[in-house]
Amino acid sequence: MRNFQTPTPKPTNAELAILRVLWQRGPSTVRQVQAELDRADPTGYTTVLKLLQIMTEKSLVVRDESQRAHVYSAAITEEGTQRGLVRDLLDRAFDGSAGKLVLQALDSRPADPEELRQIRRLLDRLESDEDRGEYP
Amino acid sequence: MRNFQTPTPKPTNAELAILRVLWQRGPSTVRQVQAELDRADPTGYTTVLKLLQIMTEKSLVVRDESQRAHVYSAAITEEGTQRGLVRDLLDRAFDGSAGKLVLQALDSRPADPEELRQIRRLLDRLESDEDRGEYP
DNA sequence: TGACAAATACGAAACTCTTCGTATAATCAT
DNA sequence: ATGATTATACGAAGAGTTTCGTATTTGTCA
Repeated sequence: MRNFQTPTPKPTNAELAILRVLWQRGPSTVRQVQAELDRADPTGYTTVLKLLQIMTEKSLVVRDESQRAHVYSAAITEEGTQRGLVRDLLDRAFDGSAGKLVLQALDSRPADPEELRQIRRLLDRLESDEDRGEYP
Repeated sequence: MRNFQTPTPKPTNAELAILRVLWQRGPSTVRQVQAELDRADPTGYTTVLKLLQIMTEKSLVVRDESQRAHVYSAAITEEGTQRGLVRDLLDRAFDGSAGKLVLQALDSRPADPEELRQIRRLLDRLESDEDRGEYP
């Protein structure tokens, strides 16, 4: 049976920083996450521990307690989280218009050439869909 | 002389909602802003007033006190704010990669055909710049 | 076993954000 | 002028986030 509870909430800032470590490193102990965060920005051990405990309650991560040092894994995907954050920003600041956001993003940061090609392919798809009526 | 103080901080959620009203309506009284916010989401008068006072201190808005009912205007542009928010999201969730964000955005929300063309033009520019070394 | 090391659990402080009640001041009509 | 109305000013409560100190538990090894 699947998990049809309230959808996982939007991660806070500190939670997102932790998720990024988990996405990058894979399942990790508190110590490992803390070491990683600490280099970018000094962060205490119990701070990370507490956050991971809260995130476990929120089902943002899952905890494997079979070892003494619990091992945490992200319970939500990077793509899904990114999608949620983008949608949120779209609604809060761009009137829901993806186009405006895209233009701002491309304008303000160099994008990888391969990604540019990928975007172009997506545009091709979107523009042809549009001709034949969005939902054929 | 120009304004070289600490850069205006990132607006909070409620502040952004107010800014959007000001961008849309132009200079407005507290009452006008409140009326607009209230329809989307019931909001008390003094709540809006307090926020506008705080935003004045932060220099997110400017206040014209020449009338009894003070008139507030956005002190930061919509585009600049959007740019800041996009950059922030880029750094917090996308490893700074604009490409990933763009793909997510286009994937998750329909974009206006005119905007799609605009994006394509921007891509053209970006891809040719790239050939000749980014900064000719 | 007993002491040391290293982990988790818990609670509360410090901050920020948001909301709102109440006090005070300005304006207007009678 | 006085009272009714409508505005601003101010402070503080309540919620959420982040940080950290301290207590407790678990495991190791001499």
